[in-house]
Amino acid sequence: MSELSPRDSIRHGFGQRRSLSRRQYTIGELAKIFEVTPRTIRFYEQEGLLTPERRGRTRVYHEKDRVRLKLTLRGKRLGFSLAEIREVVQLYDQAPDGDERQLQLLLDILGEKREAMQQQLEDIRILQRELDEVETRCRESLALLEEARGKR
Amino acid sequence: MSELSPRDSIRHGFGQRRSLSRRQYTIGELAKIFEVTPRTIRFYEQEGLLTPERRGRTRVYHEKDRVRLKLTLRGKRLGFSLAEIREVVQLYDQAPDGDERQLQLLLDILGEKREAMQQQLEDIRILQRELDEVETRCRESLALLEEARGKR
DNA sequence: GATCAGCTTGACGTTAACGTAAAGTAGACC
DNA sequence: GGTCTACTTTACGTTAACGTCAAGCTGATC
Repeated sequence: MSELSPRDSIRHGFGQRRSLSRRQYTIGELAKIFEVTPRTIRFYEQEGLLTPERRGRTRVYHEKDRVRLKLTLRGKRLGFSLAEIREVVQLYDQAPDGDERQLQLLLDILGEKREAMQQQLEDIRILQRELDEVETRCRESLALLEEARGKR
Repeated sequence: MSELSPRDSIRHGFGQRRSLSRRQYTIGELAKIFEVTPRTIRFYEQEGLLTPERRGRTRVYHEKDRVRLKLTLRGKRLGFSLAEIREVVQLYDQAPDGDERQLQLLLDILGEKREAMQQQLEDIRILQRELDEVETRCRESLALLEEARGKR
């Protein structure tokens, strides 16, 4: 249940019409699914990244929230700050009704993110080559040690 | 001079044998090249990522240091912590003379980093698709606005 | 020799992203 | 009705990665 793969469970009960959008979660469930603490999830809400429903005082999360959390954590893995992620996430579903200036601004931000990710791809390629080098040298050293032991 | 491309200047003076490894930098020069502050560079030294020569009290940086700084900043762009970067960087040139246990540990760490980067590649692909979606919707909205204005 | 730019150490400040502890509530079960 | 579990808010603590003075040294230049 670590949510590494993008398998959104679409399993239905027997004859039940359990629409995806009706599935709901407690904060603890969501925390377990994504292997974060409830504190983290509350913090993301405080930062405007999640807006769960309230039933009394307790939070109720829906698919929309789960998807957002997933997107947020993905962004984090890529080194984006919560502020940057919020920029995109907020626009993500507020987009269609913005005025022209808003939309243009969104396109600009998207462009920036795109550039950043392009840079990351480049960085990853370079780093992978460098890791390869280190690994090669490392294996050579090991081989030498093996050989020396053989002669002993 | 923003060091985005990997062009290591190999330009020679007229008849001068100016070996690459003899080129040296002050902290300010290095800071300008990579667009960071001297404070940052001193901090990286304090964290064991750089070990510049000392001439009196002042630091003198060589190619080796420049390469390390470059590697460090690349790591940062990929969201690695300085501690993680140090792990790799230190091993990077200390590797050949380690004992077997050390070398094995290095291989393990390399494996981890490799996995992390694989995950990042996946994340980037997904995020790029999502950005594409947002951009499409955004452009559609703009088109609608254009059209509406045409009819007015 | 004064001034200035660029270096130095030292120390405290700041921000992001949570951790953690305290104290209270609300429903499930025995 | 008591206990347990999982939730809640409030608030202070912590860590990483620097920023920001302050105060002093050092070599070049006017």
